[in-house]
Amino acid sequence: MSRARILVLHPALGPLDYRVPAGMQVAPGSIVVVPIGPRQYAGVVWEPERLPTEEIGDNRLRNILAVADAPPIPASVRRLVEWTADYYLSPPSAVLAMALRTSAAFESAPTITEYRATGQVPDRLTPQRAQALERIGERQGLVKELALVADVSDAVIRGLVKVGAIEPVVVDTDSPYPLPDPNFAPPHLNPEQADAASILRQAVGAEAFQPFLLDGVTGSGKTEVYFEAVAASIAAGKQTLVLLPEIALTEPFLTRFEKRFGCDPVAWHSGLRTSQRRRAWRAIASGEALVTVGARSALFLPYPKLGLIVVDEAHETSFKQEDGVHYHARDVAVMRGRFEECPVLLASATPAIETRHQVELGRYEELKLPGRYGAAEMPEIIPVDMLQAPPERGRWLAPPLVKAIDETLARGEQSLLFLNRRGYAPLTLCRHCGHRFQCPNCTAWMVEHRLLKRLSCHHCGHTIPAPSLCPECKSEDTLVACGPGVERIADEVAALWPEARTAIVTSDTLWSPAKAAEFVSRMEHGAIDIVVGTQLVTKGYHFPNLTLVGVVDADLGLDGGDLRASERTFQQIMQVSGRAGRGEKPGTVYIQTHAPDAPVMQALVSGDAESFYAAETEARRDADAPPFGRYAAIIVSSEDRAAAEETARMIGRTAPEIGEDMHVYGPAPAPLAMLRGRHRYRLLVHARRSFDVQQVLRDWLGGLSWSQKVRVAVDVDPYSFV
DNA sequence: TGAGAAAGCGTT
DNA sequence: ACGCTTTCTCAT
Repeated sequence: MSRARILVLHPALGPLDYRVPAGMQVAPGSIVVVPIGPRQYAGVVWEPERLPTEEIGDNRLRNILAVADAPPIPASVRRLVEWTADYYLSPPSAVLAMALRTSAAFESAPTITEYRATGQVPDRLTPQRAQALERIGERQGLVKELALVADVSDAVIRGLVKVGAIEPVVVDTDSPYPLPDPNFAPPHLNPEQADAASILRQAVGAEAFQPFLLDGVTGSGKTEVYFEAVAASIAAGKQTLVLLPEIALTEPFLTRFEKRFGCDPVAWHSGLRTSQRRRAWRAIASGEALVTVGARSALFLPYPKLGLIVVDEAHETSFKQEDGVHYHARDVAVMRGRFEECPVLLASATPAIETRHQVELGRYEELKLPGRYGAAEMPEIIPVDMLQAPPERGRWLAPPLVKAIDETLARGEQSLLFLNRRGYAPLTLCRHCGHRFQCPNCTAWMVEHRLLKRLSCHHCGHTIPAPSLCPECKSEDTLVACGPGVERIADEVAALWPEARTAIVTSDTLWSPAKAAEFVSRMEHGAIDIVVGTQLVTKGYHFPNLTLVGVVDADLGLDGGDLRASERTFQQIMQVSGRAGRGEKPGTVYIQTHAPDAPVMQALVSGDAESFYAAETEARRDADAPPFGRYAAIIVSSEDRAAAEETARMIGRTAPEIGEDMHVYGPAPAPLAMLRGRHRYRLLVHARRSFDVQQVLRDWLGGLSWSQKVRVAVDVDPYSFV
């Protein structure tokens, strides 16, 4: 009797064994449907030795119900699922769910039945039948369509089907994706670009694992270079995956891709509709989709012949998933390349310290593009000391920046003001009684959105209409907005330059690809003079007439004591600076700061990225921080505050005594002490690089139990410390 | 003693 | 996760 181990897509269960009924063919990777209690679940047949489970007698096995009409999950993906589950301490089923995140995986292909002539002449050839067969000829279509073409009734066609003169044909309703043409519009590369492209083409041809860092300033033409690797992969008939940090970047990417390869790639992101998702999944799993561009969730899809992985803007921290499986898409992409035996390319103008370290160790090969492409030069960066030259009372733009915008407007060029804060003001308080509007579900202020006339919590989405009186002391006209958001900066711009055409660019205003495309078009046609935006405008866009960038509050990312605060501030300001002066005209960047002497600001102004990175790296080494040491966070949460605290204390009490290799700190209330109605406590584990912290965590937490209203999540290599 | 809530259990 | 069963608690 034949049994199979199945990794079932069930959030609480491990692998389970089932009976393979007589006549059913399954092998590791097969996608199957199995019963659990009264319900049915999808699952994947796995190698039993790789997923140990409690042995169950033959008599207790239930039958596999069906094998899905879809290609099996390749061995490389199965190894990736195992590695990810192991490294990030997650249930393998939760990782597998990311590979099968569509009903297409276990439904048969969506089909319709069309009809065509067989060439057989019926015994009884009536005039209608003769007319029908003659007019239909080679045509194929639904009964109704054929009847229309032949100018006969449906019954005549159905009669012809019955006698075998016309036969049914099952047709896939998903139209195939167009094939990108590697020779559609090859670019003109400068010598440095050509060198890098040739190395990458060779690596694609070698069909072996090799990680690269493609490193060059903003505007140096990294995309053109990696497109040459993509072209080589297409020409070899292999699949390519391009990962982007957020959906907002997809639109400009699609435009550039279309210009180079003559058609759109397959897009994969959370915004896809069910039918689009199913079509994309089937094209990817069958190998038909040669190039896929997507957000991090595209990483686990079952490409059967992956030849190249590109991670664009590889330094972006949004590649770290913050809920569910806490994986870092950049790191998992490298592991996938290892299992697929293909090159992995990380592209960034401001690589993460972790990535630079891998280059120093010789594990990643660095390809450097030295300057900007064509005539464009790097912008000049000018610090504005907010203590020396403060803005007028109640304003946020300091005189030097105001003057620079004046001049830019006078020249007919465009300006960009960057502030990484949505809405009008981050805090509203009552000047009479001091009441502050706080989210009932989170330890966070309600952010005023004046355009929408409401206050919203940016953590849980809780929204209330804009209040007119204080809920505490009932006084009217005593509510004041504290601090700036982009809407407030836009107000100030409107007051200073009433004739200027402005646009606010945030996830609130650019929530769809169509909106993004419209913004790009208005910028390119010069219909906007001043853009006020959040980090959404820091990347990917290329506006030749944009020559001035103002960073409204360069210190914003520095508070909070995050270990990557300086690095992130540097990257973000370098990226937004990269929007300035991308064409013939030179760009200028003003950064408003209260700490012009801070190492980050000095590095930005001098343009000396190397010594900044060197100093940051040394500081990390001293603190045994990543990449020299590692962290893992344990987050304990519950709607019941006491239960969360008690469980966190219990976990803290049972922490293993390891010595020098590993320390446990906490528990302490998390900085975001309440989130979405759940109270949160944190423990932080700090370990030496070489220490197997996952094994210790597995043994430690695996031996404990807690009430089921308490959730314990482990975040390996955390990026968020709230 | 029973209703209703809370906690526990099993899924192959 | 989810449904089902057992245990607990409190008030009659």
